[in-house]
Amino acid sequence: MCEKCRENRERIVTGTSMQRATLAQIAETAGVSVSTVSKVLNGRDDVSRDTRAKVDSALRRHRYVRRGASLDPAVRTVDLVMSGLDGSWPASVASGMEAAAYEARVHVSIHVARSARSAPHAAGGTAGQDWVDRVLERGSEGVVLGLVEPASGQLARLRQADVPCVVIDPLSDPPPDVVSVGTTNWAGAYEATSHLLQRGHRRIALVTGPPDHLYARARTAGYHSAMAAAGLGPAPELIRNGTYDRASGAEQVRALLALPEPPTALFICSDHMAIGGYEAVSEAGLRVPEDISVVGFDDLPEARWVSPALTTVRQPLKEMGGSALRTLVRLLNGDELETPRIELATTLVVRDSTAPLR
Amino acid sequence: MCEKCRENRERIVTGTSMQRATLAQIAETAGVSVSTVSKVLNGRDDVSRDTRAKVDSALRRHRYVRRGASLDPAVRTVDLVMSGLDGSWPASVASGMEAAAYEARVHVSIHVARSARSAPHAAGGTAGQDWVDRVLERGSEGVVLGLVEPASGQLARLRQADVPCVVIDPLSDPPPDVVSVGTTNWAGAYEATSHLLQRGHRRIALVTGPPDHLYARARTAGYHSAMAAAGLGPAPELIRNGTYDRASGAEQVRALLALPEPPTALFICSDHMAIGGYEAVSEAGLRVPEDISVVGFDDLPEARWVSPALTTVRQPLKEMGGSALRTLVRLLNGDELETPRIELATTLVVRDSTAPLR
DNA sequence: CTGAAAGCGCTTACAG
DNA sequence: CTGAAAGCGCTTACAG
Repeated sequence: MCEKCRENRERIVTGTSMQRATLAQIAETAGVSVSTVSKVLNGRDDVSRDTRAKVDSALRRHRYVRRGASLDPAVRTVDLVMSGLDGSWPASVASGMEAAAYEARVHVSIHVARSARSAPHAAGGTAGQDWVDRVLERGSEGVVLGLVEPASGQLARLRQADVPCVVIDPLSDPPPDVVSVGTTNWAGAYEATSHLLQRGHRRIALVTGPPDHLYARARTAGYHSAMAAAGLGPAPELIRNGTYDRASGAEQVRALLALPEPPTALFICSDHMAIGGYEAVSEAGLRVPEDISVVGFDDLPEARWVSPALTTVRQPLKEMGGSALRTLVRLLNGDELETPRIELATTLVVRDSTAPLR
Repeated sequence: MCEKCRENRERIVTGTSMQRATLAQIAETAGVSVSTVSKVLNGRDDVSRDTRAKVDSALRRHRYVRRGASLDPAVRTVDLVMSGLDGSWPASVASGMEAAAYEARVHVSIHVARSARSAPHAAGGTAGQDWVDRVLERGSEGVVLGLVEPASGQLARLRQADVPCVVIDPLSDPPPDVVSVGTTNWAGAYEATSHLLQRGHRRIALVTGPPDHLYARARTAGYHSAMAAAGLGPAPELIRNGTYDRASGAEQVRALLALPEPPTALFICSDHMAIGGYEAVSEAGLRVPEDISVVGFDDLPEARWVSPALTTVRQPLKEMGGSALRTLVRLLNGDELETPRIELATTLVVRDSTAPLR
C-alpha cells in the first residue's frame, strides 16, 4: 500500500474527507507517464497490454475515481431504488430493467430506500442520509424508483442536480412533471370481473387495496364498471380493503364467507391476498374453484406454485422495469416524451381457480 | 436560448454527444471574468449581489451543471454478477448483499452474465464481450458471482486486473485460490434424513441434483451417512437425479411411486423439485403428509406458499449474500482470510409436509 | 507504443 | 469587489 493510500486510510478513520488520487500519483505508482495513464482511463487502444495492466492495478490501488464519470456518454450509470429486494415483485422489475440496461449499454446500481433514521452512519457526520444522498454521492445520472414514493423535497433535490427520475407504479398521484410507468389497472380489473360475470357469477366480491392508493382506486373503479355493465349495482358488503399481504387476504375472505349471503366468486387485487383467500376458503370447508372462484392480480410466480393454479391479471413487471429504463435513457438524452404517464397493458391469465357458477 | 445551447440541442437530435457549457461561456454571457463565475459556483462571499445575480442568470441560461462534484473516492463499487435475476434465489442473495453493502458503504452494481454469443453489440466492435469485460469497463473493484461458474480464463483476467472475486455456491470444485461462500450441504442432508428416520420412516427416497454438481454430491453423501447411521444400506432404486426444476421433481417422484415397493418418505434436494413432487403425489391419489412425507431443500418463499407448507432445509441465502460482500470487502482491504471456503450452517425448518410413519 | 509539450477548464492567491 | 495571472488536473496531437 502506497504512502498516499495510507494517509487516505487514516483520513477515513478520522472522518476527514479523503483526497482524490491524481494521475501523477497513479503514473508514479505504475512507473509510466501521466499521458499513458490518461490514455488507459479513456480506453484508447494505443497502450500495450502490459502497460495497461500496470496502470489498471495502480488505479485500483489508489481507488481512483473519475471526476464526472458521466462525461463518457457510452458508459452511463443509473440507480434502481426499491423499497426492498426480497420477493417476486422487485426481482421481476429488476430483471426487466437490467435486460433493457444491457441493451442500452447502461449500468445499473441497486439501492434499498431506507428511512433516514435507520441509517447506520447517521451519527458519523452524514446524518439524514437518504436514498437521494446515496444517488448523488454515487454520481448516478438517473433514477428509477420502484415501490418508493418520492417526497416533494427529494424530487426537488434531484431536479436541482439535474438527475431525471422515473417512478414505477406510484401509490399516489405524482406531480404532473414526474414521469411514471404503471399498468392499466382499471382495464385489468374490468377484464377480471367480466371473466367472472361471463361464467355466470353475479355475487362477486372485491378485495382491493387501501383506498388512498392510486392503483387500488383504479382497480375498484374497473370492478364497479364491469358490474354496472352487467346491470349490477354496488353491494357495499361485498367490497373490502386489504393491505396486499397474505394474512390480510385471509382475513377479508373470512369476513366475506361469514356473510348471510356469501359471494360465489372473489376478485382479489393481489396474488398474495388471493393465496391468503385460499386459506380462508379451505378453513370454511369449501373448495376452489368448485365452490367459489378466485381471481388474483399481479401474476407473480407464486400464482403458479399454489394449487389450484391461480387465475390472475398479469402485470407485465419485467416490461415495466424495461420501459422505465428506456424512458429514463430518453430523458438523459434530452428527448421529448409523448406522455409523462406510461401505462402498459394487463392481460388476464386464466388458470384453474375459476369455474362456471354451479 | 444561447447559441451554444442551440448547438447542443442540434447535437442531441443528430445523436452527437452534448457539449457541456464552460465557465468561459458563462462569463461571456454574464459579462464578467471566469474567476468571478468560479467564485459564484463555489459559494464564495466576495461577490457583489448584482454580479452574483448576473452570473446566476447566465448559469441558468446555459443549464450549467456541476457533474460529479460530490463523487467521493471513499465510496467503492462492486459488482454482483448472476445467471439471472428472476426468482427467489437471486432476490434473496441480492437482498442480503445489498444490506451488507449498505453497512459497509459500498455500492452494488448488478449484471446478468450472458454468453458472449448473445451479446447484442457483438457485431459493433465489442465482440466476445462477457461479464468480465463489463466489470472491467465499469471499473468495479470486486465481484461476487451468484450461480455463475467462472471459467479459468475469466478468473485469470480478473486476477491480472487485480479485481478480487467471491463465488457463491460453486457448482464444481473451484481452484484453491478462489474464495467461495456456500452452505453445509452435507450436514443439511444428514439432518433432513435423520428427521424422517426419527419419525419411523425407513424407505426414504432421495431426489438429488446432477451428480457432477459439488453440492448435489455433498447432499447425497449426507443422506447416505444418515441412512447408514440407522443401519440402512444403499437402495439404488430409491436414489434419483433431477435437474432442480419443478417438472423434473414431478418426473422423478412419479418414477419412485411406480416402484413395486414405493418409498414412504421423500427427501428432495430443492424446494422447486419438491413442489413438483407434490403434483406427482397428488396424481397418484396420495396425500402429503398422511400417505407420504416430503422434505425439500432451500427454504425459498415458495415453500410457504404451497399447501401443505413444506418442511425443508433452510439455506441462509441472505446471509450468504451478506457474507460474500463482507468477504469481498476484506479482500479489497488486503486483509487475510482464515479460509478461502466459507460454509454457513443450514437449519431444518419443520412445517406440515412430514408426519410419522403410519 | 511512449511521453514531452501544448492546451483546456477550472480554482485561487493576490494586486488593484 | 474584481479580474489578471499562476497553477492544477487532465487530455491530446505529435515527435521519436
